Amino acid sequence: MRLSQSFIPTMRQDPGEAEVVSHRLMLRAGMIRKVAAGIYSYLPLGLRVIRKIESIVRDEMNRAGAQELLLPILSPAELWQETDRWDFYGKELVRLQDRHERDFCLGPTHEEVVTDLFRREVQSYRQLPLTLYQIQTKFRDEIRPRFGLMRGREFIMKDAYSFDQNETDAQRNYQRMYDAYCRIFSRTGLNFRPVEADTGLIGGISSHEFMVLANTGEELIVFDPDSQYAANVERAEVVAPPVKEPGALSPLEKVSTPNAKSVEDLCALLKIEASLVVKTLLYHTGDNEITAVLIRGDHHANEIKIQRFLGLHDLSLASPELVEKVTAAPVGFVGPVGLSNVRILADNAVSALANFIVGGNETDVHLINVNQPRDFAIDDWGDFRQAQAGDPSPKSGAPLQTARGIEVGHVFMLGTKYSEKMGATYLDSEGQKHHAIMGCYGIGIGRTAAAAIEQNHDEKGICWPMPIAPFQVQILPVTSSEAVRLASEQLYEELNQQQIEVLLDDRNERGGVKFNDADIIGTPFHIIIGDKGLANQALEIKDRKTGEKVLLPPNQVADWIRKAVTQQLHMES
RNA sequence: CGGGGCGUAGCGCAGACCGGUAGCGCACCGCGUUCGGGACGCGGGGGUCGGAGGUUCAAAUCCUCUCGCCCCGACCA
Repeated sequence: MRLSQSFIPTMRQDPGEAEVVSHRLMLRAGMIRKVAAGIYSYLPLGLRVIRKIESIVRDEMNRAGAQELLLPILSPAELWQETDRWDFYGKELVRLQDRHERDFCLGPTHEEVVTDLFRREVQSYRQLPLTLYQIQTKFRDEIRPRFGLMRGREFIMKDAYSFDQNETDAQRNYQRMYDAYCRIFSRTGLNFRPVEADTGLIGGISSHEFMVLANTGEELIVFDPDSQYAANVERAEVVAPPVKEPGALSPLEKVSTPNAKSVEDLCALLKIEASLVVKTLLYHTGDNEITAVLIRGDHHANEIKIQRFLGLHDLSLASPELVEKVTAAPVGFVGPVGLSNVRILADNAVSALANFIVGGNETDVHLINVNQPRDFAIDDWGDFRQAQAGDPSPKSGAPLQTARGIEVGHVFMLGTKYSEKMGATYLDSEGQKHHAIMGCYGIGIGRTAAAAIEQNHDEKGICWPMPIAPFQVQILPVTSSEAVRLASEQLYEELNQQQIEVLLDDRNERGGVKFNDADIIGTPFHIIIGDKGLANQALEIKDRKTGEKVLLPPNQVADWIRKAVTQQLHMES
């Protein structure tokens, strides 16, 4: 492709609208342009990257035995009402009506639509297992779209759905997809990690997320370097501490703590460690009903775990008004002692504490030397906090480490959640009816591109891994002589003939402009052609990522490039 | 939705407090000189100042209301 004839509008300056690296570089490299918040046009360069990722995904899906199809983006409300997700999905579902005022939505995911297809077309165990996938634009009216393609309201996703006869087959299918995902992200050249995850709105039994490791990632994961264990902090199990021998219990005391509304304030005031404090979080769990959750002061509550324990799918902290109404104490001074008519849950870590500190249920008062069950009773114990660095690994006991990641893929074992609600059944060899066991598997295509940039860039621009680079080589004629032009054209021809994806910067620009644009775009190899090099019979090949330079006679360049490109294409796979 | 910020030429910004009819850099068009890391000279084009209403002789500037966008928190590929 010739740059002079390409629509690759690079930007000299950083756009004001983008702060995150991948977003900024995608705009600057002329890959994408914004149409509205969270909605982007893919320009030719961006689309080339998207297509490359898609083709790796397609290849591995096919290899894993999945079949590609294409479901509609628009789907009728009735299907969503069958599974209750019409209501459950809430505002994130983009809804619209047709001219007859019938309700529709733009698909945010397609469990309902495939399950409907399945129940109409599949009757026999002989038709199983079945795995279907598609690569399609999805719509989710995100609360806050951000970071360019990282979290859009409209985005391209690969979604796959598996149907099996029994747990064993389903588990095997799940594993096949898991393995395919590992190959996909290895092949794209990304540094990633599969982690145990929460199932969220999709629901189901078990799930793993595929995280691209990057400091800018929105997700926090914990992992154990000694075993394979890794999990999203939302999900990570915290092992209960060993039971502690009760030591000498000091008598309960009231202390004055003016304005100490937070654990921090309190620790500063009393000159104590946060691990000696127990905070009492009050959650709104019903009409005028609150549930107290006790968490050690230096720990973070994990609302997903609490939610799951309580069997709720929505959880929020009680409003200050409700807190005062129920406990008679203002927010900041709530404690479990004397708290009546409130269910009290406590995180396991609290069981190892003695003589701790809690709110006094009175303005500017805390209680010290508190002990349970002496001073108050706990209704239920459980794992209610977020795992953090240093916690023992549930697998090996070794201290966990934390890392940030970008979630690019997610696999779920759904079980019969959808097949039961929608009546997706098959007959076994005995003529017995069973619900199909399902799995679903997503990959954010645009997000993978963004994650690749987060992981592969420097101060000058993108450094694409070869398998997903929009072009493999860029030719930069840096002086304007006829000899340079001819040599560039000749090499361009030669590389094209060898099926190398080459971008020729034949614009009438000075060398500096071309160098900078090539660096932003991030083509893995740059071939620099100038009068000086021609005179010495030595063209310069620069590796974008390492900056290493190779000097070669013009007639050896094409061959060298072909070998280098081939090698980098296969290195990761 | 809560908190913070921003809408002025294609992009990045100034002008606003203190009303007087819009400016800078880059980009763009023409000619010439240049040409290995974002050249230079001369000439040129381009803006209902996000929108609506109000105050005023006069509004980018003051007031009210709106719309859009970005960043921080609760959702997710």
